[in-house]
Amino acid sequence: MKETAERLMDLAEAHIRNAGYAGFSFRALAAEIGIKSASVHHHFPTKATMAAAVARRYADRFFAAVARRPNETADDAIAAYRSTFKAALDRDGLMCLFGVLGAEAGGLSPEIADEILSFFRRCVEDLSQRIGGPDAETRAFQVIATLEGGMMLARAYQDTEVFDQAVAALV
Amino acid sequence: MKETAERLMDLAEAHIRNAGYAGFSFRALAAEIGIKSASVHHHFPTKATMAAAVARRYADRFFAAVARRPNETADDAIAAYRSTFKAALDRDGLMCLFGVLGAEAGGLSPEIADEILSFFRRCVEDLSQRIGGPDAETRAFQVIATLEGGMMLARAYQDTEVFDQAVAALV
DNA sequence: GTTTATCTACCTATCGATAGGTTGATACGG
DNA sequence: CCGTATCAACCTATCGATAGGTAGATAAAC
Repeated sequence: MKETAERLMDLAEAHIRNAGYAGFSFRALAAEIGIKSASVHHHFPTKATMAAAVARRYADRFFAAVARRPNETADDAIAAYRSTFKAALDRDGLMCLFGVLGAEAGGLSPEIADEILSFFRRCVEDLSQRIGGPDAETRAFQVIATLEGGMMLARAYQDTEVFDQAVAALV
Repeated sequence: MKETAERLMDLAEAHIRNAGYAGFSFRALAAEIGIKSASVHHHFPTKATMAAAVARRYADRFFAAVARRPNETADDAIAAYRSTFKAALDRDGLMCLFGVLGAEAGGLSPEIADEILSFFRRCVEDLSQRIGGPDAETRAFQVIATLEGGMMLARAYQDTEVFDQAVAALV
């Protein structure tokens, strides 16, 4: 059996990616794995701390997945990001964690806002470095924006095909 | 003085665009205009009803603004959407209402989810009709996705310049 | 015997929502 | 002109539910 903290993070991630930061509560997570809400505080002192931890784990997994894909050319790099986003949408049927949190960033604690910013900075830095050339950063922003927006549209339509249409022109 | 219902909607819209659906409460809105939370129910029976009303008003204003811009060519049409998004970001410094709601759509009532879907459908329909050609719809999805994603990125960075970079390639 | 994980049992704050009453303006009937 | 009925707008007071969080006890593991 997976460790409790890990299972709590799994559930919290799913809830956030489905309904945002307000979409989960300690009580709900606890009930889903059969413990009491007070016990969740043993693993994560506050809700914001927990969300930040979930964000870090998500980012680590995301960049590991990107790194596992071919990245010889600039097109490879863009394709790597695109297929990583697509895999997240297909596998879980959920939004990108940072797409959700970024949209409601104005209401989140600085602790979480920092994680959001650092994720996107890392995306743009990595991607523009792999794209290269004078307009690399601009192109990187465009790619990330299209992927995040495409994912949001696919969720609104509840149709993953919409994502494919939105990002078709990227590579 | 503006009517109370109008002022409530103004405030609700600002809160949603800043922090999502959970980012406003009847109490907070009421306090901001100096009435009691119970009185808000006189104007909007439920929170979901109010959010749906705010969404409809936002959509109406949005499409009116788009329609006011030049739309001779396909490029005009894309530029019209881009500048309408850009104006919303510059004027208010806030997200697109539907970008926020779409991201957390999984946790919203069907009443609101319907408004979200109908907004994006209307965007894509209008835009692809004005673009024309065989790949018009695919292109429309791409444009909307990039605009929404670009707006989200600009908010995460707290830098409107990021929006311009993300959408630079659109026209 | 200390640490780890969980419990019971709370607390305070806030949420959306409801019931029932007050006020003041408007409209109507005699 | 006066009385009456109606209505919108807001009030006070309260509801039950839920939120995040805390304190202290318990039981097992190392």
